[in-house]
Amino acid sequence: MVGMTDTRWLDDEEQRTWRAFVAFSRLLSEAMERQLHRDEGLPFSYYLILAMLSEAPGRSLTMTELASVVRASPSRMSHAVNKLQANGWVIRSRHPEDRRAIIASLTDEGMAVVEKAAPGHVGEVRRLVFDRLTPEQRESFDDILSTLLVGLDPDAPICPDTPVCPTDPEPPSALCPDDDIDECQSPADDCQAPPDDSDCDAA
Amino acid sequence: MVGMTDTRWLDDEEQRTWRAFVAFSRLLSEAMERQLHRDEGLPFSYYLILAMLSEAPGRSLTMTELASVVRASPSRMSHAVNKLQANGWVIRSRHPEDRRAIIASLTDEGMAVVEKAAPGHVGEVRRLVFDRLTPEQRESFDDILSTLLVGLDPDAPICPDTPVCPTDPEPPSALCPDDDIDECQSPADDCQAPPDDSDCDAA
DNA sequence: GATCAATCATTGAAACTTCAAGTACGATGG
DNA sequence: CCATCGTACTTGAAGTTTCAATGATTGATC
Repeated sequence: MVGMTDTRWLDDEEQRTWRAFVAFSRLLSEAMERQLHRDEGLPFSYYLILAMLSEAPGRSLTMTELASVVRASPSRMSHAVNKLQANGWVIRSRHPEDRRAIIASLTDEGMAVVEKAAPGHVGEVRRLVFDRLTPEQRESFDDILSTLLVGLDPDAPICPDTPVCPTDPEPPSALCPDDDIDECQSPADDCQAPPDDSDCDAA
Repeated sequence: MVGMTDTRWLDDEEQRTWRAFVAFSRLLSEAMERQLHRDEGLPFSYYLILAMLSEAPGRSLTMTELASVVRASPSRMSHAVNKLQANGWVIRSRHPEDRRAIIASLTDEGMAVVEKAAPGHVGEVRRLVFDRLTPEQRESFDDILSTLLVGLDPDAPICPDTPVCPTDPEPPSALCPDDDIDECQSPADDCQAPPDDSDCDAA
């Protein structure tokens, strides 16, 4: 049997939902891109990289870690970091213990870019999404997304309610820039005793 | 005022939801792209164009209509149709009544491509999305998406069932010709009721 | 210790999208 | 009539992402 002729097509409701999602997804990401590009001349993907770096311990992550956190391919990450480095927002250095690895670190200039861009970005997210949802809807949304993510990202920590770091006094967020992060420009960083990874950013 | 210092940051729950959405959105669209590219060598955007055309009356839409339906920029549509036309899946002809407009029509070859690609695509959507949601979740999802779409797409019919041309006020009787630079193969399928358009190009 | 597979990362070409003009046609108003 | 503006569409260049190929290092095996 070469062809499966018994495709289970979407019923009307499913089709309606699917099309709404496709439309929503495109429109929202375009809105985000537009806002960031207009205000900061930055694509969303690049903002995301800077934001994730800004939250990382020592503002540094391995290229692979970075790719995993923003869910990009290694190639894409490499091209992107080339660009960000050319802008002076990120620097590369070699990992002291694994010489295959490269550590990308956010520079002060890069941090400044994130801090400048964050309010506008968050404002847009709030305006287009959270200001329009009731608390119940938000909760449902989260529930649905968690459910679906499991199927898409086998090895992704949804980190349900597990604190990211056992001793994390304040909500660390790229979206909420914090200025008392210790300046750890040296890529040779501490905190690598345990084999477990230190962060579980779900985005 | 130069700086808004009163940004309303996202709380933990909102941030969690937002990151889950970003992750989900990227992973799902990548999965779709991958499946279509692997099986049909077709980007999702291009599949979407073909699918929308296949449903349109006379398998034809104006470039502007097409752009509106798939929510793409005119430029993008133009480039995309160039490519699709080069593949022989779409042809352009001049609009008989508004000579600014160009009508894009799906060829038989293009229709074949859609019909071949649809089952795999729908299968993926079902596998990654609908098979994982309870009916209640699906309904909530739809509700949330509808809510959010309103804010994103003011002039967009959520189009539950709203065809672009409900009763086709003016059947393009003579799509053809303009002798200029146009070749008018034969998009002149008047066709009001294709055999059975019931196939769902879920997208 | 040499080998082989797997991991980490980069590169260039090709593909797709966006941006900034630019052309052509239609509608409006003097 | 014709000047002007708005709409419909296209194009080329620049930017981003993907794909395929490659180099370098580590870890496991014999």
